[in-house]
Amino acid sequence: MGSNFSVAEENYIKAVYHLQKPGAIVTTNELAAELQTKAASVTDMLKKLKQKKVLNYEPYRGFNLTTEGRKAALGIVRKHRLWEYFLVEKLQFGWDEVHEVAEELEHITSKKLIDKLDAFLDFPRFDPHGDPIPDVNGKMQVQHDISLNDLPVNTPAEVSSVKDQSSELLDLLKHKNISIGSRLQVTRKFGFDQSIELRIKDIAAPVNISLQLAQVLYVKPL
Amino acid sequence: MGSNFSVAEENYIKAVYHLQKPGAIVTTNELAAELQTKAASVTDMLKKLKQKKVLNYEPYRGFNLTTEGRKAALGIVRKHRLWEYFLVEKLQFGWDEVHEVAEELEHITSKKLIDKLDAFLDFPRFDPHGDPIPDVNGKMQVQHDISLNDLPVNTPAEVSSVKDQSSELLDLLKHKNISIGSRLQVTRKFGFDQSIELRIKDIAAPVNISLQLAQVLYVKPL
DNA sequence: AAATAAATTTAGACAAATCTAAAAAATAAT
DNA sequence: ATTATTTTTTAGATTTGTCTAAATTTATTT
Ligand SMILES: [Mn+2]
Ligand SMILES: [Mn+2]
Ligand SMILES: [Mn+2]
Ligand SMILES: [Mn+2]
Repeated sequence: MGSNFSVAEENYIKAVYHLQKPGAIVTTNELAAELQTKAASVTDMLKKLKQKKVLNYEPYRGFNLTTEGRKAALGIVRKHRLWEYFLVEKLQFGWDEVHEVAEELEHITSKKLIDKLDAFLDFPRFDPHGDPIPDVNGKMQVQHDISLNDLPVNTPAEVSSVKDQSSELLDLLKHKNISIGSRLQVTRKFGFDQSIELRIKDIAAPVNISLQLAQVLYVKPL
Repeated sequence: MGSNFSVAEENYIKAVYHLQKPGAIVTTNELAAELQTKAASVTDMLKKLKQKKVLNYEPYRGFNLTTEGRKAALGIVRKHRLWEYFLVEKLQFGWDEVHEVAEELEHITSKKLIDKLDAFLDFPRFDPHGDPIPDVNGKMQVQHDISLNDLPVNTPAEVSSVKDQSSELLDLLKHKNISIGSRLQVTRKFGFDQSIELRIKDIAAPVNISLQLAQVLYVKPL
């Protein structure tokens, strides 16, 4: 009954969770790429995880998580994101630095630890990148955010998440005075380079956003 | 140059550090007992750690840490005790619950994490059991505390550490209103069972301490 | 429908960390 | 000084997770 997975198994479970889209199936090569390992290694692990009833898997047919597997994945994601929140909010890390550390912290086994950490942090619902944090039952807020690219002109919206965690992106956003929670509105869209001009609430000067930037900036229309 | 040890190696290094007394040597069986493993496994690891220049080791002759090894050990002890402090002071764990969790957390590799945690905790110098926390350079306060058994009658002293981390001990200490930092003074010693009567500062009623309790309660004469 | 290419699995090997049982060395006892 | 006991090391296996190279299956072209 008690889930008892190794670090390697947990990393596989989480990776499948992140790759899998509703209805669809994950492939061996996709998973190998995600985990920076070889397809043969993935196949070995798939057999083990199938045995442990974490995966639905038929050779050559692809795979996805069972209900058990998704539960396990949500537990790992919960830990990962709570630790990221802790690192940024309490230890003053930048959000470009926390992923690697959380990649290790997410494997600490104590359930009591993570629930007490959750309480200490006052039950945050989103991590520093705007991704939702599963609660103690695995429930999390559904994100209906869209790429800034898809936000219509003159629609007030709030920056809700970033799909890239590089320090280069953080650097650019800082320079443009944009962070998660910023209110903004697209004022113009330029067909030539698909760049965007927008106005940020309480800031006079208009801001220019490249296609590349708009692609990774997600917003929630208000 | 950067130390790069596996979890197993780190556990061995720390165990040798804890077993080793100045000048003396540690034996294979002692280490096997400490780590709850077999002597054969210890020998295997000793050879590896000697190769990595962590240990001075000659077959059949015992071993102890090199300067490099002690430096590594202090780094692990620092992490272990800082995490214990965090768990008790920030997450409201009891000091009987933290050791196991810290046993995992001490292996998280980020140096930045531990230094930021140190700052967040305001650079504590002692962990919840009264053991000194090495600073960023491995320096720590020397403890000149003695067993309550060895405290002379009528000598004011302060409880400084406990040599046992069981919940049974914590339970007993709570019941007797004793915690780390308590001021006390031995009023009588009884030869029959080597029990001790003492008075705690600001508490009227005298308290009786068994031999077993006095052995694990350490105090610093004021 | 073959032939070719791509994806996946299998076979066999390896490193890390552990174990049991046997051999060897060091200590202690006669 | 032998003999017996204890401690330590070696030999050989095992588990976990990984890899390369070869075989197999599936998908895509011709
Ligand atoms: Mn991880
Ligand atoms: Mn995140
Ligand atoms: Mn440990
Ligand atoms: Mn401690």
